[in-house]
Amino acid sequence: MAEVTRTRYAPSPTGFMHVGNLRTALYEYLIARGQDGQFVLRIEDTDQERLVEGSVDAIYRTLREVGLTHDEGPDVGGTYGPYIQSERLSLYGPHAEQLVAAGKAYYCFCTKERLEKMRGEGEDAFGGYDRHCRELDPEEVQKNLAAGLPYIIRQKMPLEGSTTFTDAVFGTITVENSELDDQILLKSDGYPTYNFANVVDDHLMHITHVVRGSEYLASTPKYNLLYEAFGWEVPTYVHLPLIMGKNEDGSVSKLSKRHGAVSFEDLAAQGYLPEAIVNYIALLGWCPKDNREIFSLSELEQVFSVDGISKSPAVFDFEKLDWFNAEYLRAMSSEDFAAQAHPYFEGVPGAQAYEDVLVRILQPRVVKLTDIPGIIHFFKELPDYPAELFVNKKSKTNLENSAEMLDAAIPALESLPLWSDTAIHDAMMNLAVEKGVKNGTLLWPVRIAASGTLVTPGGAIEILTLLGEEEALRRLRLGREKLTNENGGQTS
RNA sequence: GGCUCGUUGGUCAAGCGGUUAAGACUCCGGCCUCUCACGCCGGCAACGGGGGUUCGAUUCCCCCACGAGUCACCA
Repeated sequence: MAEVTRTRYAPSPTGFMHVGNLRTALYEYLIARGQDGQFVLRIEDTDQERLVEGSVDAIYRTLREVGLTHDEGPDVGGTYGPYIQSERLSLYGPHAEQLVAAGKAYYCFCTKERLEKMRGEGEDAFGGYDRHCRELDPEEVQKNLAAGLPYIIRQKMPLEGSTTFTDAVFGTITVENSELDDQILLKSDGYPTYNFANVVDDHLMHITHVVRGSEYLASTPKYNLLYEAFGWEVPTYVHLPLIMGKNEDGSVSKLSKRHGAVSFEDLAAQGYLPEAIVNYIALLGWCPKDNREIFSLSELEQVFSVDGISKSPAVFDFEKLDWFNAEYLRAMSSEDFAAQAHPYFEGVPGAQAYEDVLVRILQPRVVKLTDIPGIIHFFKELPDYPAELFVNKKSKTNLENSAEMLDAAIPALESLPLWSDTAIHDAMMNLAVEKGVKNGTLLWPVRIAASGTLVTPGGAIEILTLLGEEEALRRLRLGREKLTNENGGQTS
């Protein structure tokens, strides 16, 4: 059978793009691309009450930013459109009526109040529909219809037996039909339910692989019974393990807003790169044959396969995401890094003249670009620091020799013909030799005076370079003064 | 509560009857080094429990425990 693989991403526009949805879209895209198939975008906006303004745009934007291009969709068209369910409304009614005519579905006039009462309350809200209208007298149905009573259409589920299906990930699953409710196909407002529209559209759009979260596993038999009622071919199911979030109390549950930043936009706003996000979530629930970890999207297209998808839920781990992001940042060319980081260099004295130095010290230590302002703040402003910072055992520095080193370093730097990192470097190295001390003994106090900070990105020489001659020397003299005051006013 | 699914280190996970049970993140050492970081080297840490099947179970079967999902005129 030379059937073309077709997958679809079918989000409902009710907010930003959750990473769980993004991963589903990613896998759908990869399955399609891996088999020269097509990836379709369909907007499922059948719930008029939950629509959120702008969320369709957010979906387009996110897909574009991560590189998941769809072959068909509301914005690009295609032969099976329209691709927005609210524009396909005329399709669902007749399909539902068709099942009624075939005796596989029926009109239900039960009120919401009656249904709610049946369902129960609180802990016991599990009551299903009692099938009150399933065998209504045809005459009564006509009478109700004529009277204009609001109605919904429900599917008649088999009362006995069981339904079995095979999932590409979870294997064979069987559910007793008696567990299945007579599901609603058409709501009283004339809109289809998700389940119904989903099945009708997937069939009409020739979707071959239905990829979705495992929360749908238990309800899949209902879908199959629908396909069966229509006499349609059942698609291949690929259910994905859930992405979990860690709760305050240490327990885990399906990742949601209360776990913090979980939409693509949230993560991007926090400074995570789209490529890093995609790479990380690709590995949440899927593992390649060779255990490799770093993949570009096009590499994923080559190696992704359904049999590497795992069944158990995966906990979203920000620490691992951090690592991926840092890896991507480090792997960039220094030009790309500079371009991306540039906006964050605001306020660093030598940023214009010595951007290469800044990039060199930042690129290996930045986890997220948004970390940059905090890391380089001391360049903009010398912090008020205690003289004790000059004391360092490993560098063999103390208050006395630090003063001595600064006394030697300041004139050496003052006499430099050119303020550049190599010039400063050579001068300092020579000076250390001249003074007969190890590099650290000289450079530790210089770095402390220049930065006022115990731990800094980059070393003394880089910091001096970036500060520029005037500011660098000002800070060194300030540091020297601090040491004088600390030593009870005695000058050497 | 019924049903469905799951259970290898703190996290992601490899494994698909015989292994010293990989690897990655985190954490901890060491090296490198002007601090930190990067990099390199090394280390801590796991098969939920009980029955079977088998010469042999992390791997297959059953039971239990635990976890998750789901039971809407939401998707």
